[in-house]
Amino acid sequence: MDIKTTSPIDKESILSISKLFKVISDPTRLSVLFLLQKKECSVGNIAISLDMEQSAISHQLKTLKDARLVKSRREGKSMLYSLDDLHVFSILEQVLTHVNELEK
Amino acid sequence: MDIKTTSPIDKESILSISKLFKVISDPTRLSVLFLLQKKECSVGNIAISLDMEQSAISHQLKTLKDARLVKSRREGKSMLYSLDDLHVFSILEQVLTHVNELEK
DNA sequence: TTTACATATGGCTAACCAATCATATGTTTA
DNA sequence: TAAACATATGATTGGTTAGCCATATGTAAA
Repeated sequence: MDIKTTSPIDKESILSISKLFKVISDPTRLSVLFLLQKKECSVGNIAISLDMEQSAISHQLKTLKDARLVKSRREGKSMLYSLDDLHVFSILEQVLTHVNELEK
Repeated sequence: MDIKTTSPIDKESILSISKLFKVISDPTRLSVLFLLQKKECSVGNIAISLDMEQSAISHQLKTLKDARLVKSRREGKSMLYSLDDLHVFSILEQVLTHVNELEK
């Protein structure tokens, strides 16, 4: 058994983790997640809250949805988005604690 | 108090979290971290284990070091790197679990 | 000190990506 | 149906970055 086969984790898992982190490593997407933690929200409201263009938010929501981090439902003319993965939030909170500790 | 000021988290924290996730969202850097979880390792050995160029590994180690995720010490001609932040690993393990659940 | 070994660094490039703009699609109201 | 509203989508672009190459720096042995 050489050094390569003792690799503690397979490449596939590495790529999966990598993709998830990439999704939540963008400030805009992170802001959206934290916003949705409070309450279900329409695209327009998110855009206003974050002071960004509607299309930019829509693009990022698609990324978040593809990663199964948010879900959406239609209500009249609006699309209401909400968190689809509460587990991610325990991770975010853990990281928030971590970051705060580093900055001491 | 309008909708903007009720933002659940400040921009600075968002950026800090974002930066940390960015660092651990690269497959090579993730691989290095998982490798170092097993044991302290020289730059050359990491390069061989991951089948990559020495300079590429060295660059990524610098990024990891700047983020205080790894530390280094010299031993003769070699530089030995090891984890400097065990907390990150509890996060990584949590995410690994999460990713495995998503793939079911 | 010369040589060989080990790592770090700077310049370069191809690939990736977030935001913008323009516009299409979908929904409700007049 | 037409008009207004809300969101999604496609093309484009500027900025970022991982890896490569060449080379500089640092360390130890001959």
